[in-house]
Amino acid sequence: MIDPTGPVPPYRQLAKILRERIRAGELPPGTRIVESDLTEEFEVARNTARRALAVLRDDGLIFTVPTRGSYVGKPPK
Amino acid sequence: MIDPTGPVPPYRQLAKILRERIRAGELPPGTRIVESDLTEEFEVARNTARRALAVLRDDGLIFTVPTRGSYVGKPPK
DNA sequence: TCTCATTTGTTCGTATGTATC
DNA sequence: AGATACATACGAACAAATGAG
Repeated sequence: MIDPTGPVPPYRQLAKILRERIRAGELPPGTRIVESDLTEEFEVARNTARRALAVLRDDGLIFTVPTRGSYVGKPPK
Repeated sequence: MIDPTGPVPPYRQLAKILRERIRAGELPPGTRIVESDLTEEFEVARNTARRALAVLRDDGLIFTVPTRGSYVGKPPK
């Protein structure tokens, strides 16, 4: 899935994949996303998975709860 | 005991120390090993102690019982 | 039965060192 | 030089299960 040799850095590739899954409804609001799951599924380092999630967070697509995980959707006010 | 500056990561150093103690009979079968004891004795983080125990578990030298601790020896079938 | 302490399991936050491009 | 990646580490917080009393 992730091509470490391409011009696009892995963390952005991963962010894109997740963004598309969210848009497609494959990851509906409320879905929990765990960093360690991403490292396994996409074979990237935790840092890389975190950076990808940071992108989605900046996009407002997910929110993260320390010690719990990240969730698809808008952060509860 | 543990040298955090060396080329060998602390979790492997700790795994080695424990492995040797087991082999030497200093930690006979049935001996209970608690993560928090390791963090104190070797001054490592709990996660580091856990990683060391994971190594020993993979080696089949110990088994772990959730909420109870790890024990030297083969897991009860 | 209930409550409490203990202990492992899980997970994020953050930092560092090394390597690669 | 800078951005990126991986491995590792420490810290913190919370969940869940067990066992003692």
